[in-house]
Amino acid sequence: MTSAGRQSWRDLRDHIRGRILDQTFRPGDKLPRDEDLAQEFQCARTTVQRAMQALVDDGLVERKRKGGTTVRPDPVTRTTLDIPITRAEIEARGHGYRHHLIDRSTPEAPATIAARFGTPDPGKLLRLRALHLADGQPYVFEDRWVSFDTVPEIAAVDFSQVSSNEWLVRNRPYSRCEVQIYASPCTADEAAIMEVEPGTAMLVLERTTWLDEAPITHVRALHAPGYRLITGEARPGKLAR
Amino acid sequence: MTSAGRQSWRDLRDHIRGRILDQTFRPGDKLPRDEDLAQEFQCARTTVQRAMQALVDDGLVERKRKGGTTVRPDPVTRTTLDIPITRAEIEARGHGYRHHLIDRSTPEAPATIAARFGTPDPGKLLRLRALHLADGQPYVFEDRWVSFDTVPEIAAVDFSQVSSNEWLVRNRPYSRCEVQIYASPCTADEAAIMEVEPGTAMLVLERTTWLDEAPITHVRALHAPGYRLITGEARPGKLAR
DNA sequence: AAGTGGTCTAGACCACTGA
DNA sequence: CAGTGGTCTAGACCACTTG
Repeated sequence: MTSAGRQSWRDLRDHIRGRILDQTFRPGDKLPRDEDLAQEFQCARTTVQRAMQALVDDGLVERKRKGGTTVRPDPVTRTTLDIPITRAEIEARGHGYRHHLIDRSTPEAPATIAARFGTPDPGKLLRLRALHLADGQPYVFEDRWVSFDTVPEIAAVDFSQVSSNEWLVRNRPYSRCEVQIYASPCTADEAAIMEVEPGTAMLVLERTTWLDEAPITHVRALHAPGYRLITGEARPGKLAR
Repeated sequence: MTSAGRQSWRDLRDHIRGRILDQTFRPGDKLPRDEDLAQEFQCARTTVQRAMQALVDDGLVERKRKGGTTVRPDPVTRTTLDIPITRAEIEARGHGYRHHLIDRSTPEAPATIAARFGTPDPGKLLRLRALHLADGQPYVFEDRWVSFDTVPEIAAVDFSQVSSNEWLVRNRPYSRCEVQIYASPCTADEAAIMEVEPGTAMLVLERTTWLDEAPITHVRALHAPGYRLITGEARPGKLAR
């Protein structure tokens, strides 16, 4: 049971993870106190902390003061999803990027949009509809609403030059983001824009972002058939684990 | 520019994040060395490390030894996606759960599955097709392949009692997981099982898991129309941030 | 070769939270 | 109120990476 002479929080993390994988520790079980683990592994408690923090991030264990560390009783498959700027994504695939502003208006905010922002009155909104193309083929159609109150500068931006997607991500980072992903049949309007048959199965990503409770933008992005979201691989910018 | 008397790595993280948000630090910019920040903030370098680690996890900055800390030049929208066990998900919505094993076989592994596992020969595989129902309505149809080599016990499990989904997640956690998400029109076969019209837009989640290079399972899960994947909100089991 | 982040230690005190 | 995790410190050494 005991182990000797290890080093690095990674080793400890892997050891504990191994004990969870091989069922030595089962869901709901309580793990030893940090201090006992530190003694067992001949390391400082800080190192145990570091290992535990990684396990918490992975969703494998839960920790509570006084309550100790327990294996999560409800296993989940946890992955990280990175959604790049559409232009960068297309160029990374080696395709030529182009985008096209379809229209720009300031209509009344529909109730659905207000609901997404979580406020009864989201204030005055700018609506932008745009198409991103990869090698001239429709790639993503986005229907976006931007808050004038939170992002007043938006009025002066020329979106025939920069896409609203890119401008916002680069200039107005968010503090909170909610994403919804679903499949939806293409409407006639959308089909005409995306150059597909009406009713075609499309992957839709809806993103809503806030800066400290203040709504920034809500966007519904329709992806061309064949598009796949991929998660879980190498995570650049993340600590090697 | 300087700030005094702060405390906690969270404050430092928020401060830096604020400087990135308000464009004091722009994408590609280099941040001060840890030691300088530590001095500026009157804290130990360890505390700076902790704050930086959080920013790396959030995808806001990159760090390299000798290269220093830089603001990521390619902003991404990073979210965490938790995929629960289907039974738990249905019950959490207040619906009654039932599942139904459609068939169980041991066919030759198609090339597509081998490719997903990343090995020319994934060994002998068990194929399971099952339907999960919420209040008697088709909810998820899963088409699963399980490696006999990696999971020999699978042969003895009675999947009319426990779903393969739940059995695997509970008994055979993985060390690596890759997820692909896309929209797909329902085939005639699938339509009959899911009780929808052929061609209906369905959200598909494909998951492949390994235990240290050894393939465990690959599953293609078709979700009923209306299903939405939601990310980004409260993350139980994750450090409060 | 030198600079910068990565990790570790030993000890201290704080902040929850369960008994 | 007592036990356990959370955070912080000051200092040390290591490991990468760039000039």
